[in-house]
Amino acid sequence: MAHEMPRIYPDQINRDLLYAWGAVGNKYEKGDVIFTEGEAAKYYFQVEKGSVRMYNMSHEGKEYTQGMFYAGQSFGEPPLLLGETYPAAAVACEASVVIRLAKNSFQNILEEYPAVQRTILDTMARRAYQKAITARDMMISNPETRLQNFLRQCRLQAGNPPGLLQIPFTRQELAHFTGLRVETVIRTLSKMAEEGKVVIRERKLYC
Amino acid sequence: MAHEMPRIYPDQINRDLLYAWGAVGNKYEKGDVIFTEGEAAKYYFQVEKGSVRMYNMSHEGKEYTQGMFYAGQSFGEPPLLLGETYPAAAVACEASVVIRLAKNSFQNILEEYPAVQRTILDTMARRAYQKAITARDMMISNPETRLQNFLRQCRLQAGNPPGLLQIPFTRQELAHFTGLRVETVIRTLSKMAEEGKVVIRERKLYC
DNA sequence: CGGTTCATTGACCAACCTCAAAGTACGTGG
DNA sequence: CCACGTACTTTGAGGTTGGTCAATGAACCG
Repeated sequence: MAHEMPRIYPDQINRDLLYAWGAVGNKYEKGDVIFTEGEAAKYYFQVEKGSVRMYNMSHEGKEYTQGMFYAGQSFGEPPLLLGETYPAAAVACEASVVIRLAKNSFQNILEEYPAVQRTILDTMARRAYQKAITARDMMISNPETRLQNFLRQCRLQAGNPPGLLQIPFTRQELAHFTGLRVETVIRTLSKMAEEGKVVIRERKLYC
Repeated sequence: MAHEMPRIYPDQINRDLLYAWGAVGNKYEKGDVIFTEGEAAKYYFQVEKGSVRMYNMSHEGKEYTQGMFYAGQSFGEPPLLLGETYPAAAVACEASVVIRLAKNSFQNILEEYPAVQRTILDTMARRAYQKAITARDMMISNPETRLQNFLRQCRLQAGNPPGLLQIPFTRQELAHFTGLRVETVIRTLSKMAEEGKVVIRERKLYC
């Protein structure tokens, strides 16, 4: 599925700089695996085109989406910086192009360009900040609040436009983001629609 | 309560450097508030002595501990770097001393000392990484697995010593860390003790 | 038209939470 | 040393929420 999310951020690291340091762009089809949970981190990744999903899956088949990444955004840096393994898997959500740079070159760029290091620092801070908020919502909130918070994040990601925004996710995808079941998402959204908190028209969700 | 956690990390930023840039050390008694949820971030904080807890509380009184910070560790940087408000409150867990540095000075240090910026970068990466793991555990796991994962984190924090490690938290505190209720923690730990997964002697927990 | 994916609904159930009560440890002050 | 207060732990009974399972309906697409 192609998630229509606007490209509101510039490239995390300038693509020409990446290529100059030996990065290569790889094509992925929908569903292709970029890396798996538990694998050692060896590359810096940056989405050039398309979208990427990071997620966990439990033994019993439960699934949790850690995050979505769109054109210009990088992903998987924390374990790369720390020399750890990936805490989640990454797959392409649609036909995508992802730039890949070897760990050594990435470290060299960070040393060479303090401004880039500062960009990555802010990105990591943003990542930690978002996750703290998500954790708070997940731990102390009911399904309605969890959905509402996720939808708010969606609006922010989309640049908080005036008027109704169509949410580009299926009920199942919303379930994976919020850690709920499809049926719970559906029932909660129906209730919220009745109460005017969201709008459902022809099965499409707006907020 | 004084949490006996070994000081295994050196100061995040050298304290003399902090003082040279105008930082001051503040004393807090047990329970004193350092900052509250929703407040604008204005300072860099680093624990000099004692321990600090960051946590969220819901309207219905549910509580979630985002993290504990001990001597040498900094906290609350993400919103400071991003110009956001605090996503959680911070309180002293015991009589503590916390070094405080104004935001401007902190930014100046980062620009002036790339090595310090790199340290903070690694810390932010570590923070994001830990939170990704925590989120995974919370979303897709049952109480036993959640507790087990938390206890594993405790062991890692303590330097993964050989033999049994006494866990320096009450049942209620474990509940706050894992998002469970006291009673659920107690019942789950009892079951785990029966199965030899943890040891309970005189109400104290070891693993 | 047939197949696939997504959305929806209802009945049922179990895990975890809630509430209430009581037991245990520990420190303090008389 | 004892009495008391406080904080922590434990147990049981019962309730609710959200998950599970099964079936059906709607949209989409080649």
